[in-house]
Amino acid sequence: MSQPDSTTPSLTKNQLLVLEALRSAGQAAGAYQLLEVLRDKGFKAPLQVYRTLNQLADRGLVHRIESLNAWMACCDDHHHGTPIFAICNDCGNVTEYLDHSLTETITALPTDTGFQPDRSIIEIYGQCGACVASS
Amino acid sequence: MSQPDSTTPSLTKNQLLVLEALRSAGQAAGAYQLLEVLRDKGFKAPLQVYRTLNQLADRGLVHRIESLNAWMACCDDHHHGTPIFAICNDCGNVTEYLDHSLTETITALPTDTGFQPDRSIIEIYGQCGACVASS
DNA sequence: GACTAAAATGTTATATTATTACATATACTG
DNA sequence: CAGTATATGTAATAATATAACATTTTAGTC
Repeated sequence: MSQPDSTTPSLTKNQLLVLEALRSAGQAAGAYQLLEVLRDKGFKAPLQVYRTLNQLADRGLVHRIESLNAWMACCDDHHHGTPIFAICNDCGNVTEYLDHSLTETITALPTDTGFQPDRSIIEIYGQCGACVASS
Repeated sequence: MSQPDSTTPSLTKNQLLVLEALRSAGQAAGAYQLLEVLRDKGFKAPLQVYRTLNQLADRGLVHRIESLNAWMACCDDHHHGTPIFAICNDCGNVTEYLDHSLTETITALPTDTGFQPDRSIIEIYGQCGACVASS
């Protein structure tokens, strides 16, 4: 079995299953929610899901939404920079954005105190376009 | 018992106890951690802590750090705008910042899609000044 | 192919965080 | 003081996440 390219080894069976399940969900999903879906595929314990999600997150293929305790498939493979999530108060829909300049602004923020930023979490709550329109 | 002023009714007994415990901690603290401290004061169940923390958060006197499942006393009473937290990877220290222009930038971000932002969560991980100096 | 090391996986138990449901008490308003 | 809203107490349980340990698979090397 060959690999896509020299820098990205192919995904393992579980990684493919979890990624596929998350993409099928089309939205942010919780670990136990994914576990239910994946029982058909032989998954039996939460740890199988958590482990795999963390592996995928390390590769940047999924993101964790901290304020929702949920996970979401990345909008494009292998991007860099901080993802920004817009979360609708009404329908719960989550949309991922990438804004390089904002990422830089935030990263530069606390440096006057000697703080060396590394990664950041940005989650914006509000009303999504569709819900604004229908209210 | 009188009130501080017409817009801010005085805090209840539990609210004072939890706020004091959190301020004494001097850092972000978990709900169960606060419960242990507050057992001396008659607290017996997690819900007493969670309820009170949520009341205090509604008043803006404490903030929840989503990525830590922890709570922190607000750096000043009654400010407005989005708090930004800088969290040290090494020592775990959390510092609250307020940056009005950044708050505006973020709030303005996803508007091209019709998204109407409301509140946002910004948590920056990195190495704090003290830990940079000693490493 | 056989050997090895590293990574991934399976499984059980348990830890940690948070809420539901319902009873009681206290404080505010007319 | 009666009525209402808010705060509180308490028990049970739900939801989220990890520790510990055994086993299997994979990838690389001889």
